[in-house]
Amino acid sequence: MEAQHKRYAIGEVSHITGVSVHALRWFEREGLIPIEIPRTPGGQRVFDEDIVYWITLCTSLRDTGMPIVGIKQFADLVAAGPGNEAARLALLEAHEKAVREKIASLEESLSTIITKSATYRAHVEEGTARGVWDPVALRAQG
Amino acid sequence: MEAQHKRYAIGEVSHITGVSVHALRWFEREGLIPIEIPRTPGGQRVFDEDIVYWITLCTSLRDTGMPIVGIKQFADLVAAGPGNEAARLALLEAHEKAVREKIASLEESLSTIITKSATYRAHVEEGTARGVWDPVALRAQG
DNA sequence: CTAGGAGCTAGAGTCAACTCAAGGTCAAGC
DNA sequence: GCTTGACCTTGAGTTGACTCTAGCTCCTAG
Repeated sequence: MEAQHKRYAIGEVSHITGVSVHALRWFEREGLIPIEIPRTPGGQRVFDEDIVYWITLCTSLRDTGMPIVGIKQFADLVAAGPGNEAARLALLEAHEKAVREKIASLEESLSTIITKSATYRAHVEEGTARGVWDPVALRAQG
Repeated sequence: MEAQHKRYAIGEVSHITGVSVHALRWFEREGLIPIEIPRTPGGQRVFDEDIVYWITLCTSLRDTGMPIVGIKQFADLVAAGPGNEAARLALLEAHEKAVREKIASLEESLSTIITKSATYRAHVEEGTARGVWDPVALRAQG
């Protein structure tokens, strides 16, 4: 009893991963997929679960702000075969750090925005105008 | 005793806000600044603390992913003068929600990445290979 | 066996958000 | 009053990441 590996056409993979068909082909052209995607005799791509998982991982990297060249570096390490796992780990850990920093920075920017909207909320709910930006007043100052 | 308002040249504003001089001029051209920036008789821009604060707020919005057109909408409301504070508040609150969702989504993607790097860490530290991607094995499957 | 939706390639086009270039002008210190 | 670094405008160029086009071929359901 051999393990059956499910195969997917590009449209299915697009549906599963949320990556457009065009983008999937472009990912391959750019070297983001560490193996050559197998083809049918007619030339159509055949994806398996491992490639789909890889693409999912790529989208996590991409969605967290890793540039395509960064993903390509990772793909190149994987394509080079076993032996460089420490380098792959270093790359992922560096990115993890970058993502945590990005989240922290988003939270900081968010608090600036919250401060401002609190001012507006006070104005709208209570009718006060303190701290609310008024371009006319500003022009008068200038 | 009148309040003194500090004035800044564009280079200082760039230094304070981290926005390049080119970008500051471009912000103005795109209508992101709700007032006309005052000029010296010679035509050079003179920024005051309110404009600097506005630019800071803009960068918080931009850094949290608000597109320039969104910031322009906000600037247009402010430029229209008092009376539309509820609309400004709605815009900010919608963006706050979007940022919180973005943070949540980043955290989800981060956990996918952490799962993968944990696999590599186990491999690197313990010498196991379970779950580690190997393009040769994949090719053999194909 | 055929219709038509899904796939194929190579290369051009798009979009946001700057960034730079050319060819000047302004202003603060010596 | 001159030098020099900062500033000015308009418009073109860049970058990253797709997205679309043209003109095909494939393949599966009826």
